[in-house]
Amino acid sequence: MPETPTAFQRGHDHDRCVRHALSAAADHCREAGLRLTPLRRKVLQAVWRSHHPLGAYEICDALVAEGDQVLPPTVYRALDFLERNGLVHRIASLNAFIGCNQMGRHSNGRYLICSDCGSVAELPPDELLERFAFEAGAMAFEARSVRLEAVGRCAACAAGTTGP
Amino acid sequence: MPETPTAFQRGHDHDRCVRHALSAAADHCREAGLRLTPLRRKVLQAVWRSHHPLGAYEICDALVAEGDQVLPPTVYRALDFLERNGLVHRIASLNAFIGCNQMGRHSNGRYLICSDCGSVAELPPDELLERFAFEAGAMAFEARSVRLEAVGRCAACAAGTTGP
DNA sequence: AGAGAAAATGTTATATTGTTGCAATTCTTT
DNA sequence: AAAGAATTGCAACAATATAACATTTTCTCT
Ligand SMILES: [Zn+2]
Ligand SMILES: [Zn+2]
Ligand SMILES: [Zn+2]
Ligand SMILES: [Zn+2]
Repeated sequence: MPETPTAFQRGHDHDRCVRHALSAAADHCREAGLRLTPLRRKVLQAVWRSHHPLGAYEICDALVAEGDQVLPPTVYRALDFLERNGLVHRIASLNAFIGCNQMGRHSNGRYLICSDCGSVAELPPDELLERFAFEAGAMAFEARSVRLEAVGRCAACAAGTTGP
Repeated sequence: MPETPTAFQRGHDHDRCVRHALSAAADHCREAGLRLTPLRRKVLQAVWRSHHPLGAYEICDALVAEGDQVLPPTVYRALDFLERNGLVHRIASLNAFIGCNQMGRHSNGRYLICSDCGSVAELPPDELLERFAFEAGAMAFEARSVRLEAVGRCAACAAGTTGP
């Protein structure tokens, strides 16, 4: 069974992809006793709809464009909730957020960040990350999250099919 | 031969550690034909002296405290130079900079970030990172840098010998 | 040495990102 | 319904980073 890709990929039905993510998030929250309020849902939807990681102020703009009056603290609080509960990731080097496709295995992740077009692909965690957490433990470091970020050029940009 | 630790470690002669880093940086720049100007040297020294990753504005303050009048753009430009040339790393999740102890193998690295005390230890790159870069290449992603950031609790904090 | 080009730094203003604190509202529980 | 907890609205503000342009220093070539 193929992974749901986090980053936008050409030629797929992204509306369907977003709907799937939102319904999975709703399921996850119901099971975990979390409140996916309308605001949080809208923020999550804005993040998923985007083809790039979205900054907090871009999320503001997106919601305002839909007629909601939201200010930064509101968005940051919703993002806090979503990140704490593994529904989005913050890509620190971009000051931006991306939908998470690995709900429940939130703490570890691997990301391919294209410095040309800004797209980010999330790969599933693998045993290397877990092994690293174990090795860190041997050095008396208790790792809560292990994240690997590769910065470079994505296939589309290398092929010249995307503007910078 | 033991690695020079990036993060502060109890009970070592940190002045000596800083002097070593600065002289290694000077050597590196001389060999590479780079200009380690007085300003850049002072910024690098401020970063190395600190026991935590240092923010750009903290660096400003440190230099001002020594009698230099420096403003943010000046510091950011010096940091740009130092980072481009592998003398410091930016820890994106902390908006802060740390001296690099892996000059020349700058692009890949592994970091242990303590969320209690803010200390960061840099571990040397290993085959895990190279293997990941290779796998990314198989997916047509050209990785220029691969960095692993583990967030958790360091040994000192776990032992309760450090305040938060 | 001296002129011109390039690199580095100084300075002012501004842009971007993120937070604090408190009031108002909504949801949950008793 | 009443009390308490969680969420949201709102205004001001703090922290981080950059743009644009002037000035100085350094390098290069004659
Ligand atoms: Zn999609
Ligand atoms: Zn790209
Ligand atoms: Zn030291
Ligand atoms: Zn610590």
